[in-house]
Amino acid sequence: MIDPKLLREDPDRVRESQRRRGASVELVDQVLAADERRRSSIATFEQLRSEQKALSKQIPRAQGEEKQALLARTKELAAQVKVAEASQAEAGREYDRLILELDNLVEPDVPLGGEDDYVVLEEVGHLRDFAAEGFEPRDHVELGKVLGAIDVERGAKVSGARFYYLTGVGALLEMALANMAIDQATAYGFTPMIPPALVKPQAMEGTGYLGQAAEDVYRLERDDLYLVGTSEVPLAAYHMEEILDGELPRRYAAFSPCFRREAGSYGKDTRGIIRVHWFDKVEMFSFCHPDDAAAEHRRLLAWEREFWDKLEVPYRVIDTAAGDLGASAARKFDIEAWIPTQGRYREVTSTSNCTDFQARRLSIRFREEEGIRHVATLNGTLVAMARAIVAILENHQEPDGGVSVPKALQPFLGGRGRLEPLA
RNA sequence: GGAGGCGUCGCCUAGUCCGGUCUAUGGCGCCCGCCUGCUAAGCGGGUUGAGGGUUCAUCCCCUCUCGCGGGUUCAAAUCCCGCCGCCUCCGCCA
Repeated sequence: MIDPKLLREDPDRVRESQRRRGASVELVDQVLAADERRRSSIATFEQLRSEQKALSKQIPRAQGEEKQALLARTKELAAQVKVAEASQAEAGREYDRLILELDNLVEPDVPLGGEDDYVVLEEVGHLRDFAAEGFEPRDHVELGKVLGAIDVERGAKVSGARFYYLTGVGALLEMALANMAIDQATAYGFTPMIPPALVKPQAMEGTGYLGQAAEDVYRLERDDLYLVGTSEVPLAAYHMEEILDGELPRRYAAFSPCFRREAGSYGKDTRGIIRVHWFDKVEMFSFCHPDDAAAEHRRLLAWEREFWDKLEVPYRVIDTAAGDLGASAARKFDIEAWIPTQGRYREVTSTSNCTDFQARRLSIRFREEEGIRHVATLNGTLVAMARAIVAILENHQEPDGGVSVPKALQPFLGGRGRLEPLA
């Protein structure tokens, strides 16, 4: 949720942000109108209520006719108060509903445009020339078979399309990546976490995933719970309705499963484990001072880059355009790893600065001298297992289908330097 | 899932039976001041959060806030109903 005071005082800034996102500009005026109605109904209610309370206090001391008169008057007032209260509550709900629809304010430097209008900030690493090396690269599905690492057929048999098993070295690879990621995060002072993957509506709503993104979320109707699409959700909600004491930032790194319906992605990435309904991830999350948020965002990106540097996979960093930001994000950087058999870069991490947008919805605050403020929340992927495994297998493959293990990962794989093809 | 107990302003706690003087008691902690070679002690004051009005801002005024949501009543921490959470016991269970 955006700052209601800012909306009131500088609505043009909000309009501009909505425009850059390609979101509704008209919504801004709807919210402002709802705010007017809300405030006037509050004034009406409070005035009546105040009068009622004042008279009501005189009743115990009053006697006889005077008391009867007071009772009659307060009874009448009580009825009016009830009506005023109801209309005040209704105006409040309408205002809340509308203001929650407004997306976060886009940072000024965010590129204009939609999905394809990102700006490439940097390309890192060298693309292998397989032709020069004299062999045709296999894709991760083939490599997964050769290594006994990925079983998509049985995934489909048991759970349906877009499910898979990680087997043998595939399973080991996931755990190694998870440990390497947690290891790095812990070294930088993150608190390791294993959060719940099922959350209440409030947590989902608070992180901004029940808006446009709702179609992509699994819901357990019987229990009114949601399967999280990212551990950003339980991590952000961890401090919901709290006033944080002590130092900021507070940084957490969570290992957790992620579930996505992938609604509307029919036909896209149907082969392999690039786009799946479930994968595991290690995610960084930071609750920080709002004035430090942009700098913290850069730090998260730097930690992501460090991790991917260690995997020795070529990648590029992109600055996502305004039209492609999630509702909560003011700015988003993605790391895209090179996938040789696709001849293009694919998203493997994403870091968003949500400023105080989620913190307002979740009511997460901190104290400073000037008073109480909402924190900023930021999230960033260290490693999403399925896609990381794809990137490692494809980029480090050898002519026989074996895969060399990047040095930094070796200690987490029992020291092995190479994944061997099955006989 | 069943039975019982509990939920008060950071923590502990009074108040709930019997509705109004509760603008919620007291202690601890914390903050400010006084006193004092320093510290401690002592003394005085302050200390939930949200919203609205007013204001350049502060001050101030008002409303809401005793787990959450309804209801009864002129009036609810207090009475009634529903829900949630925690604890104890039973059942089930990795």
